[in-house]
Amino acid sequence: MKRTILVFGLLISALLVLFEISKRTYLSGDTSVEIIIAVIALVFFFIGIYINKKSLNKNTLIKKEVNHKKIKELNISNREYEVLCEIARGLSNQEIANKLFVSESTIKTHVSNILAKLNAKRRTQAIQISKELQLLPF
Amino acid sequence: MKRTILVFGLLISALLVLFEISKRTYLSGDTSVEIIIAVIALVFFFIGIYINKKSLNKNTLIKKEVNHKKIKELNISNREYEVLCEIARGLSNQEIANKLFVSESTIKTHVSNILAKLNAKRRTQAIQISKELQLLPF
DNA sequence: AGAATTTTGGTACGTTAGTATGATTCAAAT
DNA sequence: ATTTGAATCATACTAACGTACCAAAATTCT
Repeated sequence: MKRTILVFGLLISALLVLFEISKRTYLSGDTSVEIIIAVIALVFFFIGIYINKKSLNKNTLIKKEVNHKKIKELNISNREYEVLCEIARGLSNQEIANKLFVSESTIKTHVSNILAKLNAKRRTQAIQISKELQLLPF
Repeated sequence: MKRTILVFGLLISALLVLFEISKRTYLSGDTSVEIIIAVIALVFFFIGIYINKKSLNKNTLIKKEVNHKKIKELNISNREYEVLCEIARGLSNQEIANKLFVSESTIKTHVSNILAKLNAKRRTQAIQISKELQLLPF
């Protein structure tokens, strides 16, 4: 937090200095307006990129978009998708069964089908694959 | 792709127009340099944010920053961290063992330690937890 | 050099995950 | 009405995972 304030302070100071320099340079007639404007534009362009990156890094609460087309393409049913999400949340088959009010056998069947459809050998691989295909909302 | 080109074309045209306007406005003496520069700066600032957002959305190959402090806090050793990454990539213990040229027993020991340190009951839960704590570079 | 830590590996045991197969129910489509 | 697909559940078996406990090298720190 304190570092953030420091960085912003330095940034603003640097910009003010830059403004002053550009104004004087312009008044002395050495450079054209275009170049000054270009410099300003570039600087702010990168500031925009930087700030955006920082804010995106910190807010991990970005709801990622789910690739519904892919889910249908892979013939993953509604129930199977629910189970897939719980797998990705790190639950065991028994825990998923409790959460969805069905037996563990049912979950096992679903898991088997999911693995086959995702072409995965393990549930951890299924997680990795479904993240890659953006099947999960997190 | 085509849309990208179109958007960029329009953007550049708009900017050129903006430059012209600002130059004429300045020459006519109505506004001060400061205001023009401020407008330019703001515009490019938001362009930076926009472009960055777009590129981040499409390129899922964003290298996320790893929370090294947390890793040390949890007393996770170098080797354990390597194993953790492979777990998150969906590999089995045997596959990790092959990849790191050690026996499966060794990997099992590492995995057990990792689970204890992350306070996880399963490897899938370990994946979820380490993503939450931003321990992984992906 | 000596101590502490990491990395490595093993055995033995228990738990969880995954496969194969078959069967029932139910709703929606033909 | 019959077929189709999804969801449910069971049994039996195999494979993978995880724990506990121990111990020897290899590294790093002091």
